[in-house]
Order: sequence, then C-alpha cells, then structure tokens
Amino acid sequence: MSRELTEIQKKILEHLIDQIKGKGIPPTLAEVARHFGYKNRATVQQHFSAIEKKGYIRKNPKLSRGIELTLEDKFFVPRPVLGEVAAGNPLTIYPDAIDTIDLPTIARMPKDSFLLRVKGDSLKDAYIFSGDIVIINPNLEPRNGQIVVAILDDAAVVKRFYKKRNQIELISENPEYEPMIIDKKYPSFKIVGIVVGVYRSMEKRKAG
Amino acid sequence: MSRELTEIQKKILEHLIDQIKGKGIPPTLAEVARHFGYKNRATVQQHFSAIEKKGYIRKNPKLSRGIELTLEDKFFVPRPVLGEVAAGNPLTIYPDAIDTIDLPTIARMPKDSFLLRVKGDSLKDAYIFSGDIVIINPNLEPRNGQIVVAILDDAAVVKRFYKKRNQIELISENPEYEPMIIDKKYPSFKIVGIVVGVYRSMEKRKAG
DNA sequence: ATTATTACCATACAAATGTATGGTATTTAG
DNA sequence: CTAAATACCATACATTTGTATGGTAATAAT
Repeated sequence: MSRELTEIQKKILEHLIDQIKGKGIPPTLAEVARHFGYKNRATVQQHFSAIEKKGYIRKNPKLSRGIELTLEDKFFVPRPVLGEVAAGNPLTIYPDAIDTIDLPTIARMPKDSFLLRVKGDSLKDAYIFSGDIVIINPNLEPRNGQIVVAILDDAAVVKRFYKKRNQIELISENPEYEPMIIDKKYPSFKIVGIVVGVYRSMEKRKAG
Repeated sequence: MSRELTEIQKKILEHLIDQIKGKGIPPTLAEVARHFGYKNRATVQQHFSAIEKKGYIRKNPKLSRGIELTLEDKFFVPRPVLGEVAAGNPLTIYPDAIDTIDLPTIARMPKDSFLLRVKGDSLKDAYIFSGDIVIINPNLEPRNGQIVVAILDDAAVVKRFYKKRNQIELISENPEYEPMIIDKKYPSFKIVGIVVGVYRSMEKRKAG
C-alpha cells in the first residue's frame, strides 16, 4: 500500500488539495472532470479509486463531495509527505532551527492572516510555547519589539523583531538563545508576517 | 438587510458553522433536515433562504453543499466576553458581556461555551496569564488536573481541579497562592466549566 | 508473448440534491 | 382585524452525483 502516484494522479491529488484547502469543500467527480477537460466522470472516478488504493485519500461512499485527505492534519500538512506534489509551495518546514514552525501547505492562504504552529521554547518568556498556534498577519509592517515570523536561509523562525541602522536583529525571549543579526541586504532573508495572536487548545494538554 | 435571526434560524446557522468548521464540508439540505428531525428538505431550504436573505450565508445555486458562511471571510469573529475571572484571588462574574473581542475562527467554541478574561497570575505556570481570554465549556465533566472555572461564594476563580474523597481541591500553578479546599457539600460552590482553550491578542501587547 | 496497469471513453441507473410550488397553522406587526 | 412573516408539511421534477460495467489503446512488467 501507499505506493507511488503516477503523474496524472499527482496532478489530480494536487487539484484536490487545492480545492479542499483553498476553496473549502472537496469537488465532485464532475467538477474535477470539467477542470481537467475529461468528457467523462468515470475517468475521475477511476483515478480517485487508484489514489485511494494508494492511501492518499479516503472516500465516504455514497456521499457527495465525500473525499478526505488522509495525510492532512486539518491546517498543517507536513511537507515531505506530498513530495514532488507540494513543489511550488512557497514555504517549508525545517527541523533544525531552534524554534521551528509548521507552515500550512495551503496554496491560497486566508485573505489576511494564517496560522502557524510553534515548536521550541525560544519564546517562552513571551508566553508563547511549543504547540501553540500563532496567528500571522503578512500585511503589516513590523515594528520594533513585535514578534515576527521570518525566513532566513530556508529556515523559518519566530522571534522578536528589532530594526537597527543597517541590520535587523531577531531576538529570542529566552536568553539561552543567541540573537540573530542579519544585514538588511542579505538575500535569503524575508519577513513572513507579524504575530497578532496566540491560540492554544487545552483539549489534550496536561500540566507543564 | 442583515436583520436579526430567529431562534430556529440561529440554531440552523450554528449547526452550519459547526459542520463547516468541524466536519470540513457544508451539509446538504437533507442532512440538515435529518439532524433537526424535519420530515422535509424544503423546510431547511426555506430556512436557508431566510438566513441568506439576512446576509449570514451565501448559496451557490445548483451546487451541492454550496453553502458558504459570509462571516467566514473574516478570520476573526466578534465574541462577547462575559466577565473576568481571577487566577489568583476571586473576582466577580458578570451576567452580561463586559467586552467584545475578535476571536480567531480556529478557536473552536463548542455550542454553549463562552469567554472570560483572566486577571491575576496564579496560573502562570500553566501558561495562562493576566489578560488572556479563556474559552469555557460548561458542559464537560471536569477531570483531575484540568483547569476549571469555579464559583465560590459569588466569586469566580480559574484553577486546576482535583477531586478527592469528600472534597475538591482547586490549586494554583503558582506556589504563591494557597490551594482552595472545598467540601463537596458546600452550598455556594459550583463548577462553571472547564477551560478548553486560551487566546491572547498581541495587538497592543508588549514584552513581559 | 502475455499479463497488468494506466488512461481514457461510453452508457446506464438508483439515489441524492437543489429547486419550485402549494398548503396549513401559528405568531408577529401595522 | 388584516397582512406579513415564520415554521413546518407534501409532492413534483430536472440535474447532479456516486457507482457499476464494458470497451479501447498505450505502456510497463514478467
């Protein structure tokens, strides 16, 4: 099980993810057929069966639009699972950074803000902890002292932002971690957005 | 436009939000009818029309499950904050909303849950701080170790819950505060609900 | 050479779906 | 009192939807 997808199956799965993540609801067979120019729903039907057999989706029988992604964790999709399919997504997850974040593989992010899950404890003195979900607004200009998400050399970090003359400093609240100092002209540096809120679900959480 | 919803329309909209947010895809007319025990889809159809006319949803004609939430365009929905609870020393709980905050739509609010703003720092070791908004579900049975809101002698507190033989212990994470020990038969004691989520807006917040 | 897989097509069909129309009873507003 | 809105019901209908079955052609595997 869970074999490799063919090129066409990949495209269809990609389209499925696009629709489910972006538009919100899974498409019908007919809609997918229309999108790919198929004259026939049965073609899509058979592709779905193949993709399901390989373990990438689940079909709720008899239910219209009853397709679910098996590799999804609602908002966050670990990037490796989709391999080449996910290529083209602007952002990636990197496990080696101090405070890593899960970036959603949604092609179309919510209009204004989106969500990231924090890993690591470099912000614990800012009351943000591993597992918390931070809400990011990418359309705000970061001001000094605000907590931002930035990408540096393909690593995504959450840190407090300070702008100096020719450089930008990203500082952890946790003094164990060294500040990151970046020249303004550094090519592979980018501010993703600023953190406007933190949410934590207590559902399965225990003390400390 | 955008008039008041009736009680039943509210219930149906609530169910719609529940389905779309929770299950992922909007329900069909038949599914909603089944859920509410209607013998007929047309009833739901008419309720949908009414709710749409009042501006709360949008229908994609001819499209199965083609219901969209118009408030969904917003990443944040305004919610009333019902009062303040003390994490340290008890505070009063107000019957009416004292404030309104924009809660992110990911912060799932179960049916009858409500919001309270925390005052005090007795839960700081549970990562809940003064000013945070806690989401309270009053319809869950508290289990040991969970954080609950309780009323004791007309004052509300947020503390960690432990059930012993004949008494209940409410413990602060912060060792500065003494545990509260209440006899089970104590008349003016009541568990309001358990904390299912925490939200913090960073908008005007500075470090520490 | 034969078999299996893939990638399409066509047709058929029961069930589900959205929509329309008409009806009844109750409540609310003018 | 009357009219409008609300909250249901029943029936009807064209489409849509998921599913099943059978077929063709090309490619890949044995």
